[in-house]
Amino acid sequence: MSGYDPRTIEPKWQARWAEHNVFRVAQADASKRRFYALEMLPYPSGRIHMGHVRNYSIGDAIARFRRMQGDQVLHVIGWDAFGLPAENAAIQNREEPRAWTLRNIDTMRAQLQRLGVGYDWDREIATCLPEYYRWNQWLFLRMLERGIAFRARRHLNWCASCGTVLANEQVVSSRCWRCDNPVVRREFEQWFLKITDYAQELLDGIDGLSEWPERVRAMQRNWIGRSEGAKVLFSIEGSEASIEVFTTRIDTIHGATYLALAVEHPLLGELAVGTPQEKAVRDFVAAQAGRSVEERFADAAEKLGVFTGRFAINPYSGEKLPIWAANFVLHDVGTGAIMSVPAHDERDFAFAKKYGLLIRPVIRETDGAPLPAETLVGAFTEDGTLHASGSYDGLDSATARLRMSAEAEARGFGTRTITFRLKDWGISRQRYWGTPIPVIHCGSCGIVPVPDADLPVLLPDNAPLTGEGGSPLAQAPGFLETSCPRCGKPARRETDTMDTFVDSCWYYFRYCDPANDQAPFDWTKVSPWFPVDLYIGGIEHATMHLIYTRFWTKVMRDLGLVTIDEPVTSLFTQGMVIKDGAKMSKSKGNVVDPDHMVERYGADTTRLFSLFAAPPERDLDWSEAGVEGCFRFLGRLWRTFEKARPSLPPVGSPPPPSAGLGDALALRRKTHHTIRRVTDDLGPRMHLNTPVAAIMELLNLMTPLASVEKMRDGEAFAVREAFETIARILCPFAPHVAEELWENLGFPPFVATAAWPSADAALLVHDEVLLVVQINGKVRGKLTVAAGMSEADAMAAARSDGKVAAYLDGHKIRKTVFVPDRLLNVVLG
RNA sequence: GCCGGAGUGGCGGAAUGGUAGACGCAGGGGACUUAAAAUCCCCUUCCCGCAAGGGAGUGCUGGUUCGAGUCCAGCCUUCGGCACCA
Repeated sequence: MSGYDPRTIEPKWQARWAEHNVFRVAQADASKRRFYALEMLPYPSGRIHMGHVRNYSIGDAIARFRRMQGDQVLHVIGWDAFGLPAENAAIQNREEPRAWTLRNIDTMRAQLQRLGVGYDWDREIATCLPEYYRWNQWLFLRMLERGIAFRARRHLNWCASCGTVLANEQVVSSRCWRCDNPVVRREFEQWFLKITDYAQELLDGIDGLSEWPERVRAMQRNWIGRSEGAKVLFSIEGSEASIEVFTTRIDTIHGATYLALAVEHPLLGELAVGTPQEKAVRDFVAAQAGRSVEERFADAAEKLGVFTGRFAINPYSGEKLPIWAANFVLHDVGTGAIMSVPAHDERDFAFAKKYGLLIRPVIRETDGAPLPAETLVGAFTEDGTLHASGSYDGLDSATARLRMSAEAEARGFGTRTITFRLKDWGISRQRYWGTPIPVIHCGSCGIVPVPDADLPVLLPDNAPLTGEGGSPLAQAPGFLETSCPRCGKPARRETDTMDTFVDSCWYYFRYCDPANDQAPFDWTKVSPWFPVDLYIGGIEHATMHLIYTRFWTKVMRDLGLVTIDEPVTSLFTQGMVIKDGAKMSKSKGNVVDPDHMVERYGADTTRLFSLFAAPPERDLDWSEAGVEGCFRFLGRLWRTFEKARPSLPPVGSPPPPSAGLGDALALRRKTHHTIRRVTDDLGPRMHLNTPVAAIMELLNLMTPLASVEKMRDGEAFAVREAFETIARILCPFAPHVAEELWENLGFPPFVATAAWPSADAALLVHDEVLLVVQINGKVRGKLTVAAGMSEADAMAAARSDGKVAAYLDGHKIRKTVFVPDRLLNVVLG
């Protein structure tokens, strides 16, 4: 053949890899080091995009590298196949979600195969198939038995456009993560998973995730949002009820001048009854309720409130405090009620000023004097020293917090408490295309779990999908009505389905035992692969999937299904693919279709560019000119090989003596240095752009030698060695051309399973080195000297260099610093 | 406001305390060609200089060091997360 022709090469090797099951892993091999390379599984939306190409190119490069290093590598893909787009497409096109999804999977699988990603296709899974989702149901039932799954009435986020509730993690800036429409808060009875039971462990575990990016760790810490403080009960004058507040600043409690309740606070309705304020309170609550979260956030710039007509008693001082309802108090933060200390909290201060409420300072700067309230222009929010606080006067804030919460506990009106921003995970979705929640509602028995033997609860295929009228499963003939497994009376099935983030919580455990029909997986088969060595995906999952899956792992541990605490050792978050200054997206019209790139330049070029153009963690600017550059490189490689080929010695020829001389030796050294660089970069450094540059350098150096008509035998040997090396070290980046080169060099297939080369230490040392001579830290000379030269000889060499000598002339040498084979720094007095 | 990341040529980026700008793109020049494409070779941080050479230079200001893009302190800009969080 002649000329670089990816259209011929690529399908040929893809077929051979498949035919010989090159990437199949039958079972874990205890004699080998194992490596689990995992990429976040894609949603089968229709076609793959450049973000996928980048994700899988990174993963495949590392997987191929580790495989060639002799590791047993597990590299698998599957499909996150449940979700709303399938249902919406069905409503629009009258095509069943299942058919739509499976068709998309077929399309995208073929696209991945055209990219030559080395997956074990025998382990592929799709989460929408009953053989997978039945285990979602089984796991849910185990959680139900343990109280981790529970049903409760709570305020939740409702997306009217998607027609379903959303978990907190799925609300981004008060909008739906999927459709970007504003969400509203509404009360629902729903299924939850008790992720808050694991809040502290999830937080503590972050410290151990040393191979996760700092920003992901920071995002998870923020998300979990631990805050330490106390709950304090305030009794209500003339009532048996009391109001519980949460505060991190119990040291300021003598400065509390009113209480404020969220408009959703359950006591609010009854408090005002019979007072002159009753109507005002009712109007205020009505005006605030039912607004979108975004609107409430916007209005809250202006603080609004209304007095309830009732008073609470400060348990420390016995003081009467007016109880208000206020828009800035959030129902789902703390207890939904606060003690307001205007002198020491900016929000309380603003509210007090607006409504003429009392402001009483009780903390002063430790070195300062108490300030009169009238002179304050804002709150003093730092810690300090207490005054006007009865027996606590003179204590510093931190000590006061300890002693005052001890008093609260002793007297029974408060407890030290830790609260978390993290809320329980609401998993009910009022949609069709998800896992049916396996419970039955019985008029006599209440909530009854579906017996394991009856799993899976199959998703009916005849549900009417109109996007209207609530849960489609309630309208599916034959689904809703059933009988109670406990008492046998007529009963109704749960019609909500599970959040699709449930599916992705444990799919990568299933990859290790994909056909198991007795259990989600058998840990004895799975454990050799865990924890996952390297998990690659986008940053957008930092506080969604990556928190959920950590939680799920801990739950499975507590269920006795696994013996690990954390599922992923090393996390890698790739950057976005950018075009013309914006993330590629259909709506912006700046999408580059991977298939077009593969048709035009080939999979190798497309992959090579996506790795070469930017470090993998940074955003990548897609540039057609840059793609051309990578294509030219592969073309140049092939042309150079074709030209050199007739002169190359056969496979396995020993180096002739002349291979140790002149250009041949120089090329051999470059080859071995390149091996070392590429090996280091693909290792823990995870630098994927620089090894490509190193291979380009090697080719650039060898091109003139390889282009000589009649090569001498030493050079021919060195050139052959360079090509053999390139075939191997290029394999992680451009696997098809690497295979073709390998075969044409006379080796049996496959370079994909060939051994990674090792650098010959003897060829990493030079007999001449470039010694940089500095005067006072500035470079003044560059001398080529014999390797291993002593400091004295180096100094002599430097003196005999005319330029350096001129700088030294007439100056006293105060000091010299010598780094052998690198640098001589002469410090003048 | 709190937490975290990032600032290097015209551009993407390289440099694991020791020659700043590897590699690629873009640009300029040349070879080959009747011509073009493709390919190959050379130049390409900025300023002064015909050149030899010199000076400046990695967001800013300091510090540590013989030596700092790299380490430390304080800022600035920018991106991301959290946020009336009690």
